[in-house]
Amino acid sequence: MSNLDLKVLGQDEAAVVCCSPMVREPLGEEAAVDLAKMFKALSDPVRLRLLSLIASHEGGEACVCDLTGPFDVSQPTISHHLKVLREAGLVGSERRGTWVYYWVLPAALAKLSALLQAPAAAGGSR
Amino acid sequence: MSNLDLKVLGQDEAAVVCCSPMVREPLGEEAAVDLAKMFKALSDPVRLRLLSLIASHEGGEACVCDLTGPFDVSQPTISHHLKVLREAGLVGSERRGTWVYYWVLPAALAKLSALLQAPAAAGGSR
DNA sequence: GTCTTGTTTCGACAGGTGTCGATACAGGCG
DNA sequence: CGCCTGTATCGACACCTGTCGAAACAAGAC
Repeated sequence: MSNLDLKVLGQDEAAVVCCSPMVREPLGEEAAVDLAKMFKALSDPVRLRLLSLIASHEGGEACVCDLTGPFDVSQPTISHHLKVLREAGLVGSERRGTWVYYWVLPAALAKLSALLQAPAAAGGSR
Repeated sequence: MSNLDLKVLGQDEAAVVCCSPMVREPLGEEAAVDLAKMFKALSDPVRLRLLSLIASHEGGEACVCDLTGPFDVSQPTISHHLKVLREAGLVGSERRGTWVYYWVLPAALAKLSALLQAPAAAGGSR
């Protein structure tokens, strides 16, 4: 037996924090339902930009007041999108005095990123 | 081939293929629209499982006939989902004789994976 | 207390999405 | 040729989603 369970996954180890790449083995049904919710949260241009605005903001967090400016949509709509991101587990939020701050949850992004990792070298594409 | 293409890259290298992580700088509007389409294609459990079934299938490709079995939905619905994945640029397809084969396009997955890469170490969470 | 500003929730509406059965198309086989 | 099997398209339906304006809530300033 020795290294029976050893599984080679050396450099993918980090990915294994939660999920191995989806290209390695078929996704289970429940896992797919779960992951689909996260991807759905990312499936809107406004939310993608919100997420990247928050993540790239100084200090890693941004107040809602920083986020309404760059968009053409109304402020309630921004609030709605932030709620979607929050409920998908992609960002956290907290009220501090007058303002509400949002920050990304890196583990969630890392999880999705790992899942999508393609064995580009191995695949040889086609 | 030796290890010409071998490149350990996995991480940063793949990122550079197209996009740096979204956490580094705000996403442009057009880029966001484009990426949102890909994520939307991933935002359905059936499509996620389809993609992972195709990717993990022997030879890196699968015939539609291999893909209808594992699901509770009808064959036209599978066909519809495959079309969505194809139009999002996530898979390619080709008819060979009687059967139609699908394979994943690794570059597309790598692009999304790189985009989501969080500087976990730097972020310090929170 | 009242007022003001920042944020969320509510209701409503147009448009998009997942699913189905029925049907059409493509290609091999007799 | 006609038939059979694998796959895609069509039309219809219930449901979900993004957006808005109006209103409610939260916290500080006066």
